Order: sequence, then C-alpha cells, then structure tokens
Amino acid sequence: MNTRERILNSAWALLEADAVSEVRMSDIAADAGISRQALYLHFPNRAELLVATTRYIDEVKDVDGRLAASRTAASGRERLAAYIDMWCNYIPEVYGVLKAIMAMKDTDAEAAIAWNDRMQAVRHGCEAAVKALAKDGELTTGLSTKKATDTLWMLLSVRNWEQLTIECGWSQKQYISTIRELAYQALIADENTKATK
Amino acid sequence: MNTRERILNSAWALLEADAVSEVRMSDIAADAGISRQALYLHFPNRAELLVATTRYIDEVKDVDGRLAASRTAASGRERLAAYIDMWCNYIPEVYGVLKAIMAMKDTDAEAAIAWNDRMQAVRHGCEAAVKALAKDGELTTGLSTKKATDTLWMLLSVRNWEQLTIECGWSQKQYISTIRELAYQALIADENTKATK
DNA sequence: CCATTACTTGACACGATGTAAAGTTGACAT
DNA sequence: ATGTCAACTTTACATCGTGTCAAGTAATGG
Repeated sequence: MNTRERILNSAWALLEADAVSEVRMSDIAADAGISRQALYLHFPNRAELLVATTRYIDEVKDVDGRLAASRTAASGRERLAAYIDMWCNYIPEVYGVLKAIMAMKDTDAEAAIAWNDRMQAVRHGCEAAVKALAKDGELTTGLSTKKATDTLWMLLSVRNWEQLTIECGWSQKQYISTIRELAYQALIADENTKATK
Repeated sequence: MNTRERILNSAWALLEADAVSEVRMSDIAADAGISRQALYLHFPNRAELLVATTRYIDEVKDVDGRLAASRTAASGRERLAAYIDMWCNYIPEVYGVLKAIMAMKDTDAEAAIAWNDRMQAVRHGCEAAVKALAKDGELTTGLSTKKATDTLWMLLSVRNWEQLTIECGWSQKQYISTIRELAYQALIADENTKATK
C-alpha cells in the first residue's frame, strides 16, 4: 500500500471513528505513520484531502457499480426505489467524512465547492430517477421535473439522515421507509400511489 | 439604547447582511462602536452572543405572540397549517443568525448545546401540532406521535429551507406549499387528505 | 557517482478567540 | 472636594490549527 492510500485510509478511519469530526491534519499524519508536513506533499489542503477521501471510499465501496445496478431497473418507479435505497444506505457508510466536509463548508470556500460538487452528483441521480418516472407517465400531474428533482434531493439530504437517525434515534429501516413513502407521495401521481400500498 | 442592545442589533444586522457568516467579534464590536474586549464584558463568548441575538430577534419579532396565535386554531389540522406557516415564514427572518450558529455547532460544544436548545423548541411546537391532530383522530393510522413529530420536525428543518430556497432558487411560496403538502401527506389519514385538495 | 524522489525536522506567519492587567472617564454619594 | 464604582479603553499575550518554507537525509536507479 502506497503512502497516498495509507493517508486516505487513516483519514477515513479517524473520521468514521471520531463522531465530532475533530480530526486534525496531525492526527491523520500520525495515524498514517508520516509527518504532518508530508500530507501537504500529497494534498494541497485539508478540504482536498477530505474530498479525495470520499472519492476513495466511493471507489472502495464501488458506488459506480451500485449506481449502474439502479439504472437497470425496468420501470421508473423501480428505478426511483432503487436509487433511494442505494443512496440512503450509502450515507451511513460515508457519514464521518461527509460530516467533516459539511463542518468546513460554512467557513472554507474550497470545502464549499467540494461539497456542492458532491451533492450535485446526488442531484443528478435524483434527476435521472425523476425523468424515468416521467417517461412512464407516473410523475404527479403538474409537477415539473425540476421541482420533483429538488424535492427528492431535499428528502435525501445528509442532514435529514443525520437528524432522523442520530438525533431522533430512528433505525436505518425506519428512516428509509419513511423517506421512500414521502418521495412516493410527493412524486407519484395519486391513483398510482395507492396501488403500491 | 443601552450597550447590550447596540451589540445585539449590530450582530443581527451584520449576520443578516453577510451571507457567508464570516462575522468576527471585532466586526460586531466596531459596528456597535465599542472595543472588541467590551463585548466580553457583556457576553462570555461568541456562542452565547449568537444565541442571545436569536432570543433578541424572537423578542423584537414577537415570536411568542405568533405562537400563541397558532395555538388558538379550532381544529388540529388548522393548527398544523398555522404552525407550519408561522415557522416557515420565520426562518428567513432569522436565517443569518441561525446559519452562524449552525456553522459553529460542528466544532464548538457550547454552540452545539445552544443550537439543540433552539431546535428542541421547534420540535415541541411540532409535537403540539401532532397531538392536536391526533386528538381530532386525523393522524395517519399506525403512526406514533413520536414518529409523526420527528417527521414534521425534519421537514421543517432550517437546512431544508436553505436547500430549497437558496440553493434551488424556490420562492418562499413554493417552499411553504411543498412542505405543507408533504406534511399533510405524511401525517394526515388518507381519506382526510384527499378532502383538503 | 550523481540525481531524483519521498520523506523528515524545525521554524514560522496568520487569523480568530479568549484572557489579563492597568488606565480613563463620568456619575453619584458623602 | 473627595472617593468610589461601573463601564469602557488600550495594549499585550496565550492558544490552536492551518499552511508555508528551507535545509537535511535516505533509498533507488541510471
């Protein structure tokens, strides 16, 4: 394992462990067995290290593969369900790192850009699911693609996951079923919604 | 106007103006026309100053009065609608300060406590609305008070407002009607929901 | 033997918060 | 007039984490 990967693994482990996201550059360096300065030979700053860590996790956890699976869904509705499931189950796997970026994004411009970049990727997934739904003629009448996408994106936000599971103590199962239900009710035309129950 | 109020007004104005919440203690002091150190004669630290500012805004904007109004609603459903309207319209009025506290809460323990304190107040409002709904027998069958409260609380989060209005560009009107609709669909028993449309 | 690469060590500037100590000013009481 | 108290000022400093800089070392490979 090369140094860069050792760093990413250390960052990942520490961020996942330390719930309060008080992980300093020196902590990561120590864990990776190198000097703090050596971090800057691999990553220009903290924000980019964090983002690289999420991308590394994406790779290790094979996000692309999971996404591809959701794209093969037969119907728009199945695709929506698959996407919601995939993302909702992925959040807890990356939460530690995402939380650290969230904490930075309000003060650090680079972190904000990185965060938006990541979240736009999620939004694209939402948009694709919404469009698949619309293609099947199942999108609630009078609901634009944009508004449907935005609504789904809001429901799937990391903060909502954080609030319901961590703050309110919901199980992952409860969280997913509630979000899925909310999404169905908001996006799928009324008569169709009833049929799924 | 005494010094304390001058400080609170300055904090309020600066936080509302500076979208990026990069307002330093020295900025507030300068705006209030006193030295930075004098701030610490009135507030022990930044977190408490921010919270005092939100309480001050609550007072000036008469939040208690608005809440009292929503409590006089005849039916549970009206009460829910009134509470959603009240809070959703209040968010933009305090957003600047809330954002600053949100940014602090991830690193500063005192800020985290203050934030939770404020948000628990919102949750209590949600709980009261849910209970009024349950009393009328209109709560979705099989939905516990806690789960209904948590769901409503999630929908009404500041982050959701931020995402839909600021990031997605929704109007305040669009935001409120969507959130209200989501809340109705999630909380109100099916047959009843249709009747409101 | 030389050059390159990857790293180390040590020092330091910066920005913001918060603390500490001594001095100024004005109001008010005696 | 004098003393006292509260409110504020000025100056200085400790702390903490990020990021920069410069000089040195050790292993690798042509």
